[in-house]
Amino acid sequence: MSLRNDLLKLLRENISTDAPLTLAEPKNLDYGDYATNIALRLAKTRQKAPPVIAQELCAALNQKTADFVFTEIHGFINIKIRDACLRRELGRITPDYGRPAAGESPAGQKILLEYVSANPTGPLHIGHGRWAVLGDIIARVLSYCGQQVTKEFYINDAGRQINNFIASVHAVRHGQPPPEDGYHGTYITELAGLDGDPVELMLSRQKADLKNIRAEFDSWFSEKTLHQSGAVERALAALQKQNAVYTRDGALWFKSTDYGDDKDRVLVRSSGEKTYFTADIAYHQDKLDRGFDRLINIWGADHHGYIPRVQAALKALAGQTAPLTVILGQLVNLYRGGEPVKMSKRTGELITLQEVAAEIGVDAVRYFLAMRSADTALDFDLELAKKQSNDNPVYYVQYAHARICSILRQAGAAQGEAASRLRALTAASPELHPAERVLILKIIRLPEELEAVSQSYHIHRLCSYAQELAALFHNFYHECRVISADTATTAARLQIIRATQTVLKIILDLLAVTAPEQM
RNA sequence: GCGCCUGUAGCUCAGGGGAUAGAGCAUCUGCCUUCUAAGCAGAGGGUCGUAUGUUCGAUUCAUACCAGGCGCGCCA
Repeated sequence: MSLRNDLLKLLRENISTDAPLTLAEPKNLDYGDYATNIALRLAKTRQKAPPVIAQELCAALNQKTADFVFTEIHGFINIKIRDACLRRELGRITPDYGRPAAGESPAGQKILLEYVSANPTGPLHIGHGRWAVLGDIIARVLSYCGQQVTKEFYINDAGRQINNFIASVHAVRHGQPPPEDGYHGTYITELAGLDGDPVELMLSRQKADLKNIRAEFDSWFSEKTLHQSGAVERALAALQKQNAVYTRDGALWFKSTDYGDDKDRVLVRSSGEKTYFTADIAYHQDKLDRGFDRLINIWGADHHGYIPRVQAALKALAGQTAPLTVILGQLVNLYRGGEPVKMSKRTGELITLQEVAAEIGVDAVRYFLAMRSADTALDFDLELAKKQSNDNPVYYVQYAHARICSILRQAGAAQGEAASRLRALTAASPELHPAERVLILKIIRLPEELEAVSQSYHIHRLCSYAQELAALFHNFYHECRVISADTATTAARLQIIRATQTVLKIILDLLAVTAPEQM
């Protein structure tokens, strides 16, 4: 439960309205810590001027609580949180801050989150890295917020491209060039030099690369097994049972237009081969059979046209309430010194995720990929990333954490500190310094921030939040000396920086970026 | 042609029905005998793509248009 929610509850209980009650964060701190425009919205129905309504509401609300001060300005109700209330909230900040308390929320949903799912025909590149980081962080946030998340990688180890890939490696192993339309990268030569199934070799390399950037999966699901187990046949039969297929031009079609798609789709080619789509239907059926409440797929924007047909298949198989959400991410364009780098497995000219991570560091790669909205195409310039790694915001955030650790080290033995804190809490708390105030206000917004991220999947907000928090801390650091002869102030400020440290650590852990104790 | 994403400071991008639109980089100016200067403070820099509409109020929502990216296979 966040302070914001407490406030909303108070407003709802004391203002009768059908209009949505919203809380904004005022741009100007003189106005207050929160603001609501409800009086402006009520003006019409209540036939009164907004300032009059607002003043009446403020008077009533101020009677109800000692935690907030309500004042009317220009028809808005501005809300200031009292220092005592802020200090009390600070006392609640633990390494679990923002997690739903036991019994506070209904049992977590079982969620299957599928992402990356690259073809095992080549090394992962920076684009895969974006999905890996996006999915990994979403999983961490959802888990933190009480959901049961399974992270799954779908291995596309069936189909033409696999045969082509194996043929390419085999050709090199026999001293011949790969087929014209085969795979040509230097990694093909490397694989040819190793013993064993090229697909297995490639897959284990992908697993290692993902592990290296701290994006590990719970489950690796093989497409091939869907064919072997008969699951694909069963999916076809299920669609047939729904009367959702027909034959035309020697092929078997799914009537996906009956379920919202813009054209029908081939399930079995006239050659008798099943399409990728058919296996994918079986795959999604399997996900449902495993008892997940919600399915989330992360796909590159180049696959967006594929969404309606998968949704159509799920509707046909599972009814109208297909529980699938697809998160689309725009693509990553790789540059080196302003020149675009083609990422083609066929030509073999490619820069791998592993190489990028080695060049600029895992923390920086993760942060770089996480900090931009997934809705925006990302231009990733290797030269720039290397040059900027010293200016990378990730270090700014980490530096704040390290600085706090340093102060805490110097604050001395834990016992002495605990004793002085006790004294501080029993003494009358001094009025908060403006720099302390804005820092605490930012700290206590963690729960609402996490809630927003878990609902929108906009993980870049975590980075914005972390940077804002770090900035407010750095400002506080210059404005307010923590360790001084004044034991009460020292103890109160140690509590503030501990809370800052805790929240920074929570965010960095969710981003899976290290939180160094010194830099 | 149809669909999805994007258009905000010189550059890279946040934000978002409300009050004076923000950050980083770059440029300029101050701040280390005191808890880490990978830091802080300040200055300059904006028709929020264009036009209509909804609204007390639009940069935010809706529609159309313009520009860029991606997609529209019996490929995966």
